[in-house]
Amino acid sequence: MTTRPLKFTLEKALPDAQGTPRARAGRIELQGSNGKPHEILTPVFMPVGTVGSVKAMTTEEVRGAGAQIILGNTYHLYLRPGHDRVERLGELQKFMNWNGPILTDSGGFQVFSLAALNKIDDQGVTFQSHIDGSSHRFTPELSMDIQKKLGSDIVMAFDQCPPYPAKPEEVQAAMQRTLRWAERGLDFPLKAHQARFGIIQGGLYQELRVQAAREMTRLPFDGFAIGGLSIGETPELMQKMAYFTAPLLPLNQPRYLMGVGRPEDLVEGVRAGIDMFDCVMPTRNARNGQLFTSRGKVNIKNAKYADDPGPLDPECPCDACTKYSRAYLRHLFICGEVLSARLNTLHNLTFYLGLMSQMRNAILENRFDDWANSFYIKSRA
RNA sequence: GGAGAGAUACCCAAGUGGCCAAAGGGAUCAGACUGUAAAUCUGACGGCGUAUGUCUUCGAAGGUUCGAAUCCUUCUCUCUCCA
Repeated sequence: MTTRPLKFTLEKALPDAQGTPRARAGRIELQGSNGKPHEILTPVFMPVGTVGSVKAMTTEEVRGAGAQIILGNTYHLYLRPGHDRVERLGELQKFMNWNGPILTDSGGFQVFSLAALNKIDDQGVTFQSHIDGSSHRFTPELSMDIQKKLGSDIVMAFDQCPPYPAKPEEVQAAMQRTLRWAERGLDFPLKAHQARFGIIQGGLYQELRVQAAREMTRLPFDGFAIGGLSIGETPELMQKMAYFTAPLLPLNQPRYLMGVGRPEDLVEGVRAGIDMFDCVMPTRNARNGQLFTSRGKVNIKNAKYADDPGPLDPECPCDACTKYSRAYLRHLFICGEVLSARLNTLHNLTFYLGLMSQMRNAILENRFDDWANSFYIKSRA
């Protein structure tokens, strides 16, 4: 085996009261395609660009907001425009004009979120397209092949995410299937620059998480993700399970909490020892008028902002905050203007990414707990 | 001047004797959104009340009826066509 496609350097890990290394700052180095290496400073939030677009943003704007890496989706890009076409057009990075690293989700989450359209067996998943109802079948091998052709830098193993709530037998079965699928995926050769992450399932059952982590971390992955959370359980349970699971993962490899979350979930995730996050929340909620600020959530459509000449978030450096008023942002939203989605998304991404950067600095400067305390005080003011 | 059509809640609009405080849109107000089937979805939307409820409404006034937004009479206003 030649050099690994991913190198993780743990710069700092702050111990908790029991001495367990928790909040971490690190650096991920990726080979990148075409000999263009990437570096990612962690903890990191990855904006979601499901169909090869972070909705409403150009990649320049996404970069400008502070994004280091973005996420694309196997299922969606397979259906449209097709992974072969993306490969022909120079792989996803070139296709969407993103000059940074890309992580692709495996389609596993769609098996869960589109469950009504799916039939799962040990070999794979048969599903109907949400677009035209046509029948398709995903296997771990096909998921790898699609992600290979998309040319992403981090390839997620094809997993099964059981719903919540689910019986322990079902969660265990999904967790074991995820393990078998992970092994099969590893047998499928990828491009040299592509790193692979395995996914820890196990729902809210600690013993299953322990077992999943033990088995999965035996496999030669470049990093590990905690999956199967934030699917309907309370945020408290989610945070608790993330806190429990994070230290089960190798200290010297990236840890990724999939699909999380709200700003406070990111803070608690970092506190737990997570390095990577992704979530549709900043982008989707932006389009729905919910903005995240240093002083908490702002529903910009609320009547109370109609005459508010002040900035959305006085601490935010983004264009939406420095060049426009709350009254104007509300007006744009009420009118359904495209610019509303653009400015709101720009802001939410800037806020999320700024949060991550603040957390990283706080960790490096040994003051994460203080920073977290002041974050909560401010956001509840 | 003649013939016809119409007036329903913030707006548009359904409803032609009881199941109507009145369909459906829109607007407005509020909420939700966690590996994106989401620029989506949910709720409220005459007044008061947490609510059973109760009070006031369908151009105006009067009438018929056990009961009227719905039927009758008069009036006011709007629109279309003909002169």
